[in-house]
Amino acid sequence: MSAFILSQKSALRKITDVIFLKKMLTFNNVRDLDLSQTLDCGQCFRWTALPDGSFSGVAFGKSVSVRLDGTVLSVENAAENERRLWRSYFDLDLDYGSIRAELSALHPVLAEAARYAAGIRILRQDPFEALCSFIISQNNNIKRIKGIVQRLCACFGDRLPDGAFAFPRPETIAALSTDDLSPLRAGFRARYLMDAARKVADGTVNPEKCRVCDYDEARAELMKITGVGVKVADCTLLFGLHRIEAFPLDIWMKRAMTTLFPGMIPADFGAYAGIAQQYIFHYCRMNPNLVR
DNA sequence: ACCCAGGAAATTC
DNA sequence: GAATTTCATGGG
Repeated sequence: MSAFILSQKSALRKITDVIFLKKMLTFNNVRDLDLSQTLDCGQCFRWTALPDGSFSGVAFGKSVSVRLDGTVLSVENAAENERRLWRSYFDLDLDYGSIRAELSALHPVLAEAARYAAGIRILRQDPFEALCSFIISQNNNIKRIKGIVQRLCACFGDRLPDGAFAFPRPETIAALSTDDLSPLRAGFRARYLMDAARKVADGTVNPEKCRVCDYDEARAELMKITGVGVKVADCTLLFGLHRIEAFPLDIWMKRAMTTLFPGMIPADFGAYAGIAQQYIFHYCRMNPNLVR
């Protein structure tokens, strides 16, 4: 019954979109995607759910809203020349269905987590945004991380035509003083953010290099930054540089490893360990009784 | 008042 | 070198 109402609303929206010539990109035959799971699973911090099930947010300086009707993904307010960008952002060229099957064969609990979190995809975010987001994440909770990131963008990001804000460029932050960051209420992380911005801006740290070099080398590159340890480096590599072999071990994952996967190590999860990690992380966070 | 949050640096032993 | 403490801030 609700399927009928949904299709009515969807049809009406298409008509109004045409009448008002709304800029919109659509991607057909999109599988293995759940926007809520993907955009609200703690890998990104700039999307907000709207009452109609769509999400609005900013990525790479583009403010859009996205919705999924069946297997049709729409990106509203996106121009045709952004097709490659959004296809890449949502990682639409990777076959998550077969990866999920492959991972599920490794361990029965992983199979259960993968089934539960089947709509998660690893986004290809901007590396500097991912770096800053996960610096902010340390000893912090997801709700407050979002608040600090939001204030960071509102204070120092470029204003976009619709009033939203881009994520600040490293040069912009690097030109400030640490005291200028006090409105963020980021606490001890402010000087870490400053060090990251300065080292990226002046080339001391080159995130792009981390796309191709050996994993340990990529980690070491990011860990030149004060406030970036193994875990923040792993998250930056996974969510900002799409190194999907990364397996970040935060407090949740450490508990999950001891209680659900005793005797296993990150390397046991193979080339797609990062995807397994997100399945497990989301599964545990939604079912905290499993690891406590 | 106390504890915890997608940790890492600083200090101590 | 390994274990413990400290670092801001906000919510439960």
